Amino acid sequence: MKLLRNTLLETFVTVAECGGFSDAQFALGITQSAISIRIRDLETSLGYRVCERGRGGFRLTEQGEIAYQKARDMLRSARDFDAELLELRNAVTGDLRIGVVDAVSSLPGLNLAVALQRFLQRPNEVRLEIVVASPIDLTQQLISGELHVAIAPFRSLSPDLDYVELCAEEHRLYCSTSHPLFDRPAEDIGPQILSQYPLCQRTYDMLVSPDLGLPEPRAVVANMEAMAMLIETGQYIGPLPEHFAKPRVAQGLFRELASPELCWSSPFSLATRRAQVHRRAVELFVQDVQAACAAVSYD
Amino acid sequence: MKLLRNTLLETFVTVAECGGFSDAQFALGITQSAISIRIRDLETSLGYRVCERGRGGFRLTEQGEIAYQKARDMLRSARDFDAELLELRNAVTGDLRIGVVDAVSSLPGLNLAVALQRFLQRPNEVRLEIVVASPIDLTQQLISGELHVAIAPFRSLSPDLDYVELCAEEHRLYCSTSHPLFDRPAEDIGPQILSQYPLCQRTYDMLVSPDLGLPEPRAVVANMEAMAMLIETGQYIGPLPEHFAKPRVAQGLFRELASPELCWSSPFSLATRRAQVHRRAVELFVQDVQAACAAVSYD
DNA sequence: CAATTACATAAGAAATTTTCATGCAAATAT
DNA sequence: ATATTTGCATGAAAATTTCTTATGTAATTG
Repeated sequence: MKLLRNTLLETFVTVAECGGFSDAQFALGITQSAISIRIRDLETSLGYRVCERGRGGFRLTEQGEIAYQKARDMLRSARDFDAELLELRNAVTGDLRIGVVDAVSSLPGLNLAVALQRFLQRPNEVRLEIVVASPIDLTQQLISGELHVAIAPFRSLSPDLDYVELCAEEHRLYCSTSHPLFDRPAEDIGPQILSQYPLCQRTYDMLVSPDLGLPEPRAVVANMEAMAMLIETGQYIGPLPEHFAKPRVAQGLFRELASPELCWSSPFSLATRRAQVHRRAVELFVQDVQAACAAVSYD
Repeated sequence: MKLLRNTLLETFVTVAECGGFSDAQFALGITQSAISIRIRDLETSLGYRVCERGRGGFRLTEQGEIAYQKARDMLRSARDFDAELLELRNAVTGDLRIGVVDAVSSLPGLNLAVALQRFLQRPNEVRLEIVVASPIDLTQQLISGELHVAIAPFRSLSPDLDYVELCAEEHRLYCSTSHPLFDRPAEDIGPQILSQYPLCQRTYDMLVSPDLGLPEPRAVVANMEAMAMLIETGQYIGPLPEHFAKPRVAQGLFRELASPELCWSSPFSLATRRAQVHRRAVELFVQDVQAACAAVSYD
């Protein structure tokens, strides 16, 4: 159940994350004195102090900070290594670290909940981990091995990754009730009018529709909720996925500023690190996501 | 002194390499029965048998074969990881795995012996490992982490590697005493004449001078000694580094078929995996190689 | 200034790992 | 065919390692 891995390093990482020995007791399931000894042994073999501790407070030393990051990364790949060996007995096990962009849960065409359900119904011993981040961060984390799969509208494709297109996400521009444009008749709405109002944009990939000559964005966000909040202020117009804005539109809070030039969609893909074979868990999850997408498109 | 690493895996790898438990006793420094227990424990936690053994002979199982390769790779990176943490205390330690092409020892302009001497004179606890392979293999091994640095005439550059040019290697075409061309006057030698004789070429990068319209090579080799042997038969003409052929020319065994079109040189570079920072040992060795090259060029 | 918190340390207890002795089965020698 | 040797497995005792308990110390807090 744990082939690679090393108690000293695991202790160190846990201690660093707990911010001290006493909290780490519970995380590690051993006594404080055992932790004290382990850290002492680690420091002895490393030849330097990894953390300052005591009643005065806890903090990693300069070297400890670097060691911590390296150790954390190494333990992660050690776990993946374990899983690789264990999966040779045809088990499905190990970590499955999934990354997605935010506001993905309501995206029609990608039923992630169903995909997860399918996956979890298989016999497996997998430990799931789901993180939310921007496409750019997700790409980085895939390459570094922090993630196994990621689902996002990837704008720039990395040569180190493999992509499978899943579905498309429809985008529109929106404003809120308190915005001057809210009550303007639909025929008035066009690029020229829009360009006179402050625009809120996404940081990560400038997902607004192909060059509308819209003004420099006055605000940028990395999250759909945050985008919605800024639009809600009435100070900004901003792009949102249609599925995400829908409830607010239905409530009469938002208005879609839809002229033909302001409708666009971005393709959602699933990305994995380029490799001959993936871990069984990864392989199966990818299948399940694709199956879930296919099921949706038949509806 | 060993942070990551795991006794079970190390035992397994050593046993696999020794081809049995009894030989591995000496390699591991423990008794045969301890090995037996360790392998049993490993198999218990993996859930499958890694090797068939007994008086009937030793061999890895199908799963064991895969596990062995993964484990070997993993232990290698575990050692590198150890070295990274240890080098935070300003030590120079760990493995330094160097790859070169063959016949590099006599290359003027690259005094590898001096570079190694410089490196070894520094205070360090490094374990050296030097392998000889073709530029293509070296590139692969750098990318996979099997090697830390490689020195070779790299023809195609990988985006995953960093290159530093060191010096150039002069090449000429040669034939031996028993070859029909050996006694032809120098003014007869030209591409037209040469193209009538079988040519021996290198497998790895077709290092012969830029397109001479020479005939399809009749023999290929991946090693300078082998090239020299084939030329020595008198059946082939073939390219060799000038410095390598020199002793044989001096002995009157080879003749240089040197017309202006048949002189060319290939740049020798040092390659490392692209990374922000390298291990201290790697960094220092690269410096030493460059210093050794610079020293030569002042002579 | 007492109480508390966070860690260090010593000694014994517990758990793990190794060795030693021996057993067994297959291959080889007689 | 039988004996011997080789390669590994196993049980029990020994050795080593690791943990817990109990206690100590220093810095902070009330």
